[in-house]
Order: sequence, then C-alpha cells, then structure tokens
Amino acid sequence: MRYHKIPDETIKRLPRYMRALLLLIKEGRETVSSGKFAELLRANPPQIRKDLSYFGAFGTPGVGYDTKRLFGQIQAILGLDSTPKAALVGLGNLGTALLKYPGFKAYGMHITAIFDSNPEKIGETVGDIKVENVLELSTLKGRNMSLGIITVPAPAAQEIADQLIAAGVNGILNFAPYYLKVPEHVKVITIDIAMELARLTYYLPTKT
Amino acid sequence: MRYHKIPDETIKRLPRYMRALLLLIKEGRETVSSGKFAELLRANPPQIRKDLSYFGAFGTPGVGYDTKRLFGQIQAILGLDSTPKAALVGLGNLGTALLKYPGFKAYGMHITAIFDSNPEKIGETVGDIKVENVLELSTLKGRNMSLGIITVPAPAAQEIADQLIAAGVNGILNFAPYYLKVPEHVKVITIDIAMELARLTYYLPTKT
DNA sequence: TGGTCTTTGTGAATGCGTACTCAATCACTA
DNA sequence: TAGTGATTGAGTACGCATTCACAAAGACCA
Repeated sequence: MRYHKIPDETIKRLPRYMRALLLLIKEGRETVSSGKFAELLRANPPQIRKDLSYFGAFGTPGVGYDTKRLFGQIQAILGLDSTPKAALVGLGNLGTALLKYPGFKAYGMHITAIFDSNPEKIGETVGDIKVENVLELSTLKGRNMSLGIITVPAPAAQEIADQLIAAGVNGILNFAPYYLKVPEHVKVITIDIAMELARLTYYLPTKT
Repeated sequence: MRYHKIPDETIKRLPRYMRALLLLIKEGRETVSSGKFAELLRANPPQIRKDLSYFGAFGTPGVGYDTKRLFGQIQAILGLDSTPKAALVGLGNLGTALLKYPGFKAYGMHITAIFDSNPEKIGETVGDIKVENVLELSTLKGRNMSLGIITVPAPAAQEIADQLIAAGVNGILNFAPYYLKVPEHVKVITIDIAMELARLTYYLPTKT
C-alpha cells in the first residue's frame, strides 16, 4: 500500500492525529495503540491503521505507535517539519484572533509577516512582527513565504490572492466568502464560517 | 429519489448554493440553469441537479431554476426559514469577528445572546445585544435558543457546552480545539483553523 | 528458547458518493 | 396547436473511501 495514491480524506485526518498525539505526549505516554488512539479521537481503529499504513509502517506489533516518533513522522508527511512561513493579510478581529491561536506553533508553523490597510495599524508590532502596508505586499517576493492567510473583506480577497501568488505563495487559507480564481499550482482552502453554521441547523430536530 | 437518505456531502453543499444564489439574485437574474450555476460554483452540472433532486423537483425543463424560489427552498430544507436563534459564548477576537460577519443574517440566522467572563465586557452592548455574564448561562433556558457558538479557550469548552445543552441548545459550532463529549441528539461541528492550515502545507510543491 | 498474547499491516468486501447519459418535460414560436 | 430547442430528473455505472477480518510480527514471560 505504500506507493499508492493517498485519499484526500486521510490528509484531512492527519492534523487531527497530530493534535491528539500532542495531548498524549504532554501526558507522558510513550506509546499508544490504534485502539486507544481511536477512542481518544472518536474514530475506529482500522481507519487509523490504514491511514498511517499509506505512508509506511510506523508501529510495532504488540506495542503500538511511539507517540513522539509518530508525531514527527506525520509532521514530515504534511511538510511541517520545515516550519513553513505564512503571511497574514488583514488584521481585523479575525486576523488578530488567528495570531493569538496557540495551535499554529504546536504544528510547526510560523506567521512571519502581517499586512493591513489601516494606517493606524501599520507600523505597530503584534507579538514581534511589524505590521506592514498592504500596498507593499509585493515586497514579500524575496522572503521565502509559502503560505498566505486572507482575512480581508470579500471584495478585496481576489486582489490580495493575486498579489500573494505573484510573491511566490502557493497555498492560501481564505476566510473571505468568495471563490478565488487561482492558477493550477496554487492550493486554496476556504473556510466560510457562516456556511458551517447554516449547515448545523439541518440537523436540529424540530423543523417546523 | 425523493424519499431516500440524503448524503452528508449534499448538505454541506447547500449553503454554498445559497450563497451563489444570493449573488445571482443581487444581479437581478430570475432563473439559472444547472450549467451556469455549476460554472459559478466551479462544480459540475449533474451534481447540482442530483443534489437538488433529492428534495424534489425545483426546476423547470428548458428554463432552469427560479433563483428566488430555489433560495427559499434551500433555506427551508436547512431549517433556516424559521430564523433559528444562536447564543455566542466568548467575546474574544474570534467572537467579535463572528458578530461582524455579514454572512449570518443573509442565511437567515440570528445571534441573539452573548456571554463572556470578562467583567469589563459584561454589560456592554454589541450591535443591540447586551453582553451577559457567562456564570448566568443557565438563564438561557426559557429563551428558545437552538444553537450555540463556542469561542472560548479549549479548557473551558466542555463546561460551556454542557451548560448550553442543559439550556436546550441542540446544535453547537465549536471553535475550541477540543473534542466535545455531547449526548446523542446534539450535533457538533468543530472548526479548527490551525488544522486546516496544517493540511494546506501537504499540497505545497517542494517538500524539502 | 519456546509459547502466548497483543497489536499491527493489508487484501478483500462493502457501502457511499460522484459522474454519466438519456428519456421526459416545459417554454417558446409560428 | 404542433414542432423545436433547451434543460431537467433520475436510473445506472463507476470509483473512491471505509470497514472488516486475518495473517504476520514483535514483546513478554516462564
């Protein structure tokens, strides 16, 4: 199974595995079986084993998986071991919330540039990053930035995306409710929060 | 096909359809064919037709779908026509960002209660909603609230969820990076932003 | 060192969702 | 009112993902 095509759904689950592993490591657990792991994630054991087997044999029969080693291996699979650098555009409430999110560093990722259009914000420092003028987005080019996070209003999203791509970014996390048009080689993940909430109502019991 | 089980993936797409329809309605379009609609959403026509056909026949052959009527119908399917009320717990940056999000009202949804633990925020009004003390979360009980949005730090999430459920909420949108334990009848959707970003790196070209 | 127990890794089967195709349907026109 | 053109609705086939079940493999103990 080692060199086959990997299901997209498997990739989606890998970060979840990382998070659970972080917890186990913090608890001091050295190894974990697929059974225990599945329980923690509310998934089923065979799926976890299959997911991991796509990438090789990580566990030892009779014992389970080495938590620290597995964490490192998943990190490597996802390409997080090289600590990719991300640029955040749009320092509104959402952008600010993202910067404070503890999760990013845990996964091995760094937001190393911030852009905004508000003159009051430009020049400020958030954490240890200086907020730059969004008009100077092109200066990103030489800075080896591989990811972009867009938290600007919908009408500006496409323009920002174009500029990020021109600066060499090839992965975009988009929070604007807008379908970005991007070249083939750029991967976009859009999170539309309102959409998720809208979906939620479908599952409610009394639909009167 | 009318009374069969509906794929979960279809439900996930319905809000997207609503958003696209909103755009078309704003443009003044009365009808739209599955072909045009698919182009707009970067999907393929048969899928859209099949998705809609699960719920009945909404289109007219030779013409397409009536934009306004379809919008209303999807809204009804999702249970958004009764404008469900949502309570937001946690007025941090993320919570504030959500309140400003223009999407909610468009879908037919209302955040009608806000709770926080910060004494400085309690008593304030955001929009026209007064911020209440999170310790008084139990007062929600009689207020006919069907949804809860959790934007508090991970350690507090489970406690808040329990209280929301006790108050009669049966759908929760959870932004805390924590797996909530909830009764069978409660639906939880968890959005973990860091996880999405972590996934993104997998698709980047040069994994050195 | 041999046996037992636990747990992995994976081939096979099942089930679900997507894509295709075409007949039925409706609007429009003369 | 009959013919034409466009577009839907759904039956069918395909492909992907999940689940199952079991053989292979390592750890532990006597």
